[in-house]
Amino acid sequence: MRRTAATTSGKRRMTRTGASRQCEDQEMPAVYQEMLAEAEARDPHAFDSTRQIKRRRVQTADAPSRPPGSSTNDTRETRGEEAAQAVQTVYDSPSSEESDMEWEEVDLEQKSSRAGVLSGSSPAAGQDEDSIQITLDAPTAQRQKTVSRKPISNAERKLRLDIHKVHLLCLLHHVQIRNLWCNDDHLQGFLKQMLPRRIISLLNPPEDKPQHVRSTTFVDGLNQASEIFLRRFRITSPGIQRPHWAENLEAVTHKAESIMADTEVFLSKDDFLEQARNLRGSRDFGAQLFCALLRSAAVEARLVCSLQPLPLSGAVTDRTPAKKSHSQYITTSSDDREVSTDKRSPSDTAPSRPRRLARPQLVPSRPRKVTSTRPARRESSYPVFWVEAFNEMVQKWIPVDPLVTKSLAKAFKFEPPSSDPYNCMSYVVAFEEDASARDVTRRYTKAFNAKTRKLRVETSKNGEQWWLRALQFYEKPFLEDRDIAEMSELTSKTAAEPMPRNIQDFKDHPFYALERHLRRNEVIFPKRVIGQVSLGKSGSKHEKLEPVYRRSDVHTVRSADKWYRLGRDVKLGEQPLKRVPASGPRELDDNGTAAETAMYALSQTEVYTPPPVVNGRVPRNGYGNLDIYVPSMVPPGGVHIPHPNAAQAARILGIDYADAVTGFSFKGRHGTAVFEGVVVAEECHDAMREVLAGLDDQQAQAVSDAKSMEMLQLWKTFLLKLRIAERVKAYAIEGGEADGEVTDDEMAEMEGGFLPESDPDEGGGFLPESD
DNA sequence: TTGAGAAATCCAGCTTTGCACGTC
DNA sequence: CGACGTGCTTTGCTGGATTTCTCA
Repeated sequence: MRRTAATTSGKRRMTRTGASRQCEDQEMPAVYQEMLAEAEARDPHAFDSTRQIKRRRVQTADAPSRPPGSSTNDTRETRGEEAAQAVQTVYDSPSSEESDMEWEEVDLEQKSSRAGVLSGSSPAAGQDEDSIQITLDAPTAQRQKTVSRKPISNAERKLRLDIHKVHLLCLLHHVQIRNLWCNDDHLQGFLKQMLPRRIISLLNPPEDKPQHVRSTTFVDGLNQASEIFLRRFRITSPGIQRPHWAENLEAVTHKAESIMADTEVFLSKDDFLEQARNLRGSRDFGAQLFCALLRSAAVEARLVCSLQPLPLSGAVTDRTPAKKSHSQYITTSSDDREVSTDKRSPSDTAPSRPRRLARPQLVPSRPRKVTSTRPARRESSYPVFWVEAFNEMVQKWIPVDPLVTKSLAKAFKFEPPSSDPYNCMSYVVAFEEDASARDVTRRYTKAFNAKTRKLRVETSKNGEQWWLRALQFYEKPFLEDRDIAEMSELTSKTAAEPMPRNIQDFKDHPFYALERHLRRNEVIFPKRVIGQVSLGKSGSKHEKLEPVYRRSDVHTVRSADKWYRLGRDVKLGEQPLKRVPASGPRELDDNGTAAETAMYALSQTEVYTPPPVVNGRVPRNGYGNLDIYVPSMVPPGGVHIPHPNAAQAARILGIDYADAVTGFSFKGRHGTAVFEGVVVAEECHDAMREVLAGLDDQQAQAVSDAKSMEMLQLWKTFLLKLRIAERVKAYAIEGGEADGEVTDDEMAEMEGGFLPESDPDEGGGFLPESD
């Protein structure tokens, strides 16, 4: 049998190595033995052909399930299973050739023989199992790798963006509420007792002193107020923390539970005020009280919050492992096969899993639960809430954080490193006493353009508008000088941001661009190098310098065809800025070079002017119609009438017209032109309008006529039926008593039986006969 | 520890002026 | 026999984005 296979299915055989052909019988066992020995888990020459790859894949896929079978302690069962699997394998490969069938048989036999070898030759079944399980590691590891690499789907990405936005809005409102609570008179009155009169006077320096003296006095006052507050306020519960995406509902609930276990919740202003009297709570609460404290001393104070919304993307690291471990445990207990999966998983996935689990998602929650007795929970060493006090003397807002960083006027101390699992700075919003708010992120971030911006909605489509609109709600009715000054300060700070020193920060950077990040349809022109970025370790032999360009010199380019679709024409004599390999079937020219498409920038094009309408003659393209992709493509002296009856009207008028192609539909394999009305000479516009009105009237009339006809038909049917019924009734009376009884009873039924038949369709068939 | 680069994977965008066949 | 209507080849392919892993 095997021999036959070898000779007949020559093709298949060819692909195999000669050696493998010779020892076909022993091949499988040999391979398996090798595998068992864990020497060459995936011996390449064992299955070496393109076709075989398919088969191998099947087998490897099956493989993991097989060893578990053997681990059921029943070798006979194992064999049966293998046989079944062999058949499967067979089934898979024959798709290509019939001779494969023979092949399969070979396979089968080999496998069963191998099974025999396994059960017979291997002395200890347990050993066998072990070794088999080990061999399986390789494929499984691969499979799991692929699974874990699965990127999030587009739908989920959209969902995340939406949730991110909603979360932002909620957080904004949350801070606003707290900000307004800080204005409470009772609260301020209570807090004010904390401040000695001396400090209050420091915070409000006399106006007759020189400016710089007043300024230092004010700062001194802030300093002392912070110290006092720090001494009085006790941090007893956690504040807001950076959130992460959870994989499933279970994780969410779990997390929610653990958060709610020790989080401070103020359901109302009264709660808030009451807790304020204790002077204890979260660091966030502390910052809010400090804000109220400063306001009580007539200091203009802003409540500042680094909003912690759910991130736009990422966090897959702490999602997949959780899921995987979960599912694995389930399968483990459920089925023999998975037993091996289970045994396997500790060996190869476990090392990485705990590490991942220890990442953001679970760590904050687990310890929280466990440590409910001991408040050793971890929190970021950077605040989420702090205060900005307005130094009138220098017209500047001074950041003050009495509790966490214990800093004053040190804006650079607030940004946590991106690796901080508990705090991420992406939006910093400052709320003033008058309930207005401003985005002051730029004051606190070191690399807004290069890094922070990528965490914000600005990276999404129309994200910038969205954020501006969201903040518009909190905008002041009119801006004061100091607001303008602050805005320009923030802008200039961003503009002064140094050039990134690594490649990835250049990606999507608003000011700089690298050639390597250009899209297919982008080009840098003119090529003005404005800097260099070093690749590789500085000083190492691999170090290379890559030129940096302005983002404003990056242009979108299109092919002449594409520009034509937009109603633009490449100017005469313009040379393409770029050439890209043509899309579609990759065919080589006679020269052996792939076809290329020339690309032009917007500035190289002008609005396309079609040939004009002359003497009522409308110009046409090669297809006998006219391209009107944009309104500007209507020829001079012509007019586009996008009416479905326009062609008919033009024919009635006997004037020249051209069908207008406005686009293409791609329902079929080939795009088909979409026609929308016609183009006629301008002078015929009025006539066309009249004719079209007439046609519309006619159409309306026709519709109404059809309706009347339908009504009349219905009446006709109805009358006819009445007549039939009458006739039948007459027969019944003539026919005597018995008939009469029947008639009365069955009349209804008869009619009942008639009616469905005479319903719309069939009634039509019935009537002509009766006529 | 950080970042560059490779690999794996999915998705969006591009395609861009029919045709065969059946019925009336 | 011709006009007309309907349904299907539906394609793929590729670039870009994202994520993870490895290595320097």
